[in-house]
Amino acid sequence: MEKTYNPQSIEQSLYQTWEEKGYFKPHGDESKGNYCIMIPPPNVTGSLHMGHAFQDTIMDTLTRYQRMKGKNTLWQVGTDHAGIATQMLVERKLEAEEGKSRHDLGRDAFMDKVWEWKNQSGGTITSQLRRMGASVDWDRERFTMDDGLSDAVQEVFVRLYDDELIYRGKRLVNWDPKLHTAISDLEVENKEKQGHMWHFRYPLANGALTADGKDYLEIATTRPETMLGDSAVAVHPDDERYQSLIGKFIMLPIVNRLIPIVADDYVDMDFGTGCVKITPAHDFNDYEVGKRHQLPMYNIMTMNADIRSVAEVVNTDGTANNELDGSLPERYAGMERFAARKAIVEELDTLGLLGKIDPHSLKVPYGDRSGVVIEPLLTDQWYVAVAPMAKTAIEAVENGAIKFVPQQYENMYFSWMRDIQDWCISRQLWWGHRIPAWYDEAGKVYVGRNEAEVRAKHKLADSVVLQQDNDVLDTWFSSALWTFSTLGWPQQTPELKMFHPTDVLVTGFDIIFFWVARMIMMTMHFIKNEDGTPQVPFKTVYVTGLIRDEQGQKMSKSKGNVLDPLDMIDGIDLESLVTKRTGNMMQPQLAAKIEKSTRKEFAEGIEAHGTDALRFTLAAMASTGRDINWDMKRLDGYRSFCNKLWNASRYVLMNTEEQDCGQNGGDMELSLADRWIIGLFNQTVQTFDEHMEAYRFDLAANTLYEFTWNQFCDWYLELTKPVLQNGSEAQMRGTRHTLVTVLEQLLRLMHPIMPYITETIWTRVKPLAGVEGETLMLAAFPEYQADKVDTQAMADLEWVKQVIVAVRNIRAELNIAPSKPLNALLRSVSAEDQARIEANQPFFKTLAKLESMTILADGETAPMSTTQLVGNMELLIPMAGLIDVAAEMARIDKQLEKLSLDAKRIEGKLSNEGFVAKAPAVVIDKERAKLAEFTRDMDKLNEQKAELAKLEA
RNA sequence: ACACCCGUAGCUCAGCUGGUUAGAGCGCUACCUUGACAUGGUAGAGGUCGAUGGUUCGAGUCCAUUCGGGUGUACCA
Repeated sequence: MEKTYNPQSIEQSLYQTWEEKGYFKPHGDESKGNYCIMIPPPNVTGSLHMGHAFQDTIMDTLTRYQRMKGKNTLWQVGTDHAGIATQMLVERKLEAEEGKSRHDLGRDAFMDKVWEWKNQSGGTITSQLRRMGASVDWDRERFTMDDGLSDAVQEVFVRLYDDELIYRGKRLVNWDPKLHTAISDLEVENKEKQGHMWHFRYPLANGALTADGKDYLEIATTRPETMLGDSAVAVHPDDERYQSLIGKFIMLPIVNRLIPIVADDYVDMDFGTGCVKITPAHDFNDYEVGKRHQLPMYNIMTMNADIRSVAEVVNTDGTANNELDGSLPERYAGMERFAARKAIVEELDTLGLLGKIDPHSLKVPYGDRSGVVIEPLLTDQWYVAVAPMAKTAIEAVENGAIKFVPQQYENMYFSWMRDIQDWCISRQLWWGHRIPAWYDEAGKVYVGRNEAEVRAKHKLADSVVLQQDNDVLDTWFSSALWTFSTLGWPQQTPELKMFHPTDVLVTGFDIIFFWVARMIMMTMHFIKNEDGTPQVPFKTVYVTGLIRDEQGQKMSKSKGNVLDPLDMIDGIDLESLVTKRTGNMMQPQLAAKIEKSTRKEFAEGIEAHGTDALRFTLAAMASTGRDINWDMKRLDGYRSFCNKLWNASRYVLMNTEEQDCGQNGGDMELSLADRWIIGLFNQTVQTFDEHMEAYRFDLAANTLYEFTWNQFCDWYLELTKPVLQNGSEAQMRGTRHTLVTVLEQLLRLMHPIMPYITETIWTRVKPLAGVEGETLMLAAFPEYQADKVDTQAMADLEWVKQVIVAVRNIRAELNIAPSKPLNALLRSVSAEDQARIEANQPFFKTLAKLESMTILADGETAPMSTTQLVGNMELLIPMAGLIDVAAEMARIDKQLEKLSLDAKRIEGKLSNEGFVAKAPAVVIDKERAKLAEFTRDMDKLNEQKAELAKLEA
C-alpha cells in the first residue's frame, strides 16, 4: 500500500466496479427480511448540494448496513421533473439563445425542447450521486414523468375523481402573476414588509348617518387598489356605533357602486374604526365573508395582475353573474397593480376621501419560485379534498405506524394536518403531467385515462369535439406517489410486495408538508395491507436539519457561501472557487463582496479530502434533527482519521503479509492485549448497533473513531510490538492472527460509513484473515459475540495501561526523556497486581521503558522518589539528587487538596440522612467505595509527604 | 399570537428514561522526527452547564418564570 492515503486514486474506479458487478441490486433472498429506502427524488435541474450529500450519506450508510446484515435491500433512485423549476430554466435558456418565448414555439415544440434538455443535462445530479458512493440500484432508476409513473399519476387522478376527492371549481387561489399559474399555499412565502395603512372615507348612501352624525364610514386598507373590487363594508353585529347602519348602503367612490353594509363576527370591533372593506375576489378572509353573505365577487385583475377594463362578476357558487355591472373606470384599465395603488390613493385624496396614512408592517406573500408578490385571484382550478385522507394519515402517526425521528416533528405534522386546506393541484404550465380531463364544446368535463376511454364511458359520438384540459398537475402530486409508483403500481408487482411499506424516509424538515404528509395521505388511500387496512408508505421518517455555513448562515448563491460537496471531495483552487461562486449570478452587484470573502476564507482554496472523509464528517455531525454548522476543520480531522486507518493497516500488513497468521492452523497463544482488543471490539460492535438502531449516526461515528484511534492504534498496535519482536512462535502467530482478524472485522464495521477506504484495505487483508468473498460490500456485518468478551483480560489490561500512563506522567512532569530507561519500585502490591506485573513485563518494558520493577518489602524504606498511585499500588521512581523536594511536595499537596474536596463532598452526601434513607443501595455503595478510595489515596499521599520530609532531613 | 428547537470549554457540539470527579473534536501550551502514521506521538491547561425560583436524598438532565438566538404555522382589515 502507498505510504499516504490518497482517496482520489481509489474511489471512482471502485464505484464503477461495484456498479458493474451489480452489487447494488437486491439479492432477492428474503430470509433475513427486506429493506427499502426511497430516495427523495432530486430535481432533474439540480446539482448536488450539501443537503443532498448529507442525506445521501445517511441513506447509503443505512442501506449498506442492512445489506451487510443480509437483508434483501433496495435503495430506489430517481429524479423529479420539478415542473416550475425546469420549465423556468428551459424558458430562460430559450430566451437567451434564441430570443424566443415558449409561446413562440408552441406547446409541443416547447415540450420537445424540455425533453431534449432533460436528456442532455438531467444526469448531472445522478452522476454526482455516484461520487458520494451511493449504492442505489441504477437499473431501477425512475423519473416522475416516465411512462410508468405517468400511468400511476393518471390512475390516481381518475380514481380520486371517481371517489369525489378531486373536484374542479372557481375559487380564490394564490396566483403568481409572473409565472401565470396558480400555486399552493405552501409555495407562498410570507415576508415581513414595511407598508402603509391607508384610511379612506366611504360615503354612506341615501343620506344615512352614523351614530355620531357622520355621513361616511372610515375604513382602512393596506392594498388600496383592491377597493375597485369591494362588494360590501362589514361591521361587527354587536358594534353599537354601526348597528343602525346594517343593511344600509355605501356608495363606493371611484367606481360608484352601491354596496351593502353587512354584519359579521370576523370584524374586530377594537381594531381601527371597526369597519372593514370586503373584497371577496382579492382577499382570502373577505372571500369567506363574501360567501357567508352571498356577496358578488368582482374580479378586477388580469392574469398579469393588471387592472381589467371590466370586472368579472362571479356569484358565490362560482357561476358568472351577468346581471351586475362590472364596469371599472377607463383610466385604470390595464394599469399595473402597484401603479393603480398609487393612482387610487391620489384620486381619493383629490376627492377628499383620504384619511390618515400610517406606517404599517405587514406580511406580504411572495412566490417561492418567481419572487413576485402573489395575488389572490379567482380562477378555475382542480383541487384534492384532502380532509378525509388527512384523517387516516394523522392516525397513522398517532398510533405509531409511522414514527418521526426526532419525534418533535410530529407536532408540526399534526398541527398542519389538523387544519389542512384543500390542495390546489392544477398548474398553468406545460411541463408536467397533463390533467386527464376533457371538455366538450359546452364546457362539460369528462375525466378518464385517455380520450378513447372517456368517449366510451360517456358514450360520446365521434362528432363531439373534445378538448383536453390545458393544465398540468403540481409536481408534488406525482412525488406523493413515489413509494409505490416506483415499485410498479398500479400493477401488483413482486417488488411492491417485497419492499412496500418502505423502511425509512430520510428527508429535510422543509418538505414535511410538501411531500411527506401528502405521500402518507396518497399511499394510505391507494395501498392496502393484506387485511385491507391502509398501508403506510414508510415506517420511520428521519428528519434532517439544514447544513449551514461556518457562521450559521443558510447557504445560498446570493450570499456566495455555498459549498459544493464535490469540492470537498476533489478539492478546488481559489481562482476556480471564486469563479464558481461569482459566475452566473442573479444579482451581479454582489460579486465583489463574495469574491472578497471567498479569498479571505479560502486563501489556499479547498484541499481534496475524499468521499469517505466527507461521509464520515456528515455522519459524525448528524445529531438529531438540528441544523448543522459546517466545519471545515472537522472535515480535515476526519481525513486525518482516514489516514490513520490507512497507516494502521499498513502496519498490520507489514507485520502479517507473507507471515504465518494462523490461517493454516498451528499453535496460537493470545496475549493479554489480544484478548483485550477482541473483547473491546465486540463491545464496540454492540454499541455501534445500538446507535444505528436509534438513528444516532453521530454517536455511531464517534464509537468507530474512538475505538480505531484511541484503542486500536494508540494502544493495541503498540502492544503488539513487543510480542512481534520477542514473542514465541505461538505468541507471534496469535498476535498476527488477532491483528488481521480484528482489522478485517473493523473494516466491515466501518464500511457502511466509509465504503471506499475500507474496501480497498479489505482486499489486502482478507486472505490473511482467511476470509472469502469478492467484495466487502456484501460481506456479513460483524455480530456482537458475548463469549469473546473476556472481562478479566479487559480489567487486567486496563490496569496495565494505568501503570504505563503513570510512568508517562512522571516523565512528563519531571521532564524525563521518553527514551530514558527507568527503574520502578512498587509498594502495596496485591497478589493480583503482582501476577499482572509478572505476566506483562514486555509491555512495561516497551511502552513505559521500565527497565525493572522491584516490589518493596513491607516496611522497607524507599529512596528519594516521585510517586504515582495506580489503584491500591504505589509506583515509585527513585530520583535521588534529581528531585526538587519542594516541587514534589507542592504536587502532592495539590492532589491532596483536590482529593479532600471530593472526599468532603461525598462525606456530606453520606451523612445526609435523606440520602442514606432514600437513595438506592447501589448508589450508596458506590459513594462509600469512592470515599474509601479517596481516603486511602490521601493516606498514601500523606505518608509520601512524611517520607520526603524525613529523607530530606 | 401559538407551537417547537437551541443556549454546556476559545470554537463546533455530545451528555439516552435525574445518581462516578460534566465529555469529544478542533484550537491552545510544553515536550518528542521512537521503523505504521508529523494528516503523527506523549503530557497538560481550559467549564459556577443563559438567569432565577421550585420538585427531589440528589438537577446540566424534571417543573415554573425569565432573558437571548432560531424555526414553523396563523395572522387585524
